[in-house]
Amino acid sequence: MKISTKGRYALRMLIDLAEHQNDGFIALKDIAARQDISKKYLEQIVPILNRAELLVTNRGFQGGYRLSRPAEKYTVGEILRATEGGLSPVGCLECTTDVCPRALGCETLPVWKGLEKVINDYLDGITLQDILDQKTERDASDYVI
Amino acid sequence: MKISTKGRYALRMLIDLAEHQNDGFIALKDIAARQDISKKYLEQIVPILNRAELLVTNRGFQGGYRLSRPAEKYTVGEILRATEGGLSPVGCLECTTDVCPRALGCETLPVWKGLEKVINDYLDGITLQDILDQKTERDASDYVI
DNA sequence: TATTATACTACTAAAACGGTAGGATTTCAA
DNA sequence: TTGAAATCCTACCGTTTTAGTAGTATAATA
Repeated sequence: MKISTKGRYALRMLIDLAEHQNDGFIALKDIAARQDISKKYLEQIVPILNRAELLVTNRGFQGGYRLSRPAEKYTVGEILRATEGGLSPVGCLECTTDVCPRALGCETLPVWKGLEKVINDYLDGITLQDILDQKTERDASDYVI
Repeated sequence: MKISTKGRYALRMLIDLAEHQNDGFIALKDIAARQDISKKYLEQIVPILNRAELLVTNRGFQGGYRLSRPAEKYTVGEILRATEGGLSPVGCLECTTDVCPRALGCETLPVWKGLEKVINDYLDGITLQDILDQKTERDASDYVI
């Protein structure tokens, strides 16, 4: 029941980009240095974010990345769903071709459905801008509802 | 971000025991047959539940297991925390000896703290008895808050 | 055309997952 | 007292996922 480094690093990368929204294209090596993440590994995460149209790329000299929209238009939920490949707590909830044969009478399914909902609702309620704002106001007592 | 079979099977085993609360000790082979789970694998899950004092064991002839308390005294949260080894969405939140050096200025930590809270709050709000009750009333629209 | 950057693909060590296998131990009934 | 029924314990094992590293190709520009 863990968020992998892929999702965590992606979130940190996008926060980093949000903090440098007005600095043009940001090179991956700068993000990697600031966030202390392997640049090579970030290179693998970028295509996922690109496919989800979460960032804009500029190749070649003085290239790099920037956000494709303002920071308040990104939710943590969509970032994590893209990088983690969904946020369902159990496989049964993903729309795959093979449905669980026990699903019909399954007593635990409603538990997982509800859990999926609270997770998504919570993460969709936080934007990149919220995270930036919280950084400034130091006495903000987290995101605990 | 998945609950493993260990947690899911443990929950199903305890639900099964809850459904047979008044039938004395229930042999593992019966649970395994009803739930269609490998008995050998369940044998590995049982010690975890025993350490957490979630069930009572009777060894030898006509032995088996039963719940150690009434079904309404079990929350899904405590069952999953025991079997999954905690429900933190990131390692940083677990009280280990080595604390993340980035923790102090970490912008994502409050997100994970909040996520951990909504997950635990939700799962601690559901008891085994709730699950039994929901089985009876067929029109109950899940546990969605 | 040299330099700086991203893009793509392959590889890999280590850990976690999801079990299986086999024997030891306990209990009780016949 | 012995044998059957049950849990207990520990080792093993194939597969998948995780968390990267490495190397080369491609693009842009000064």
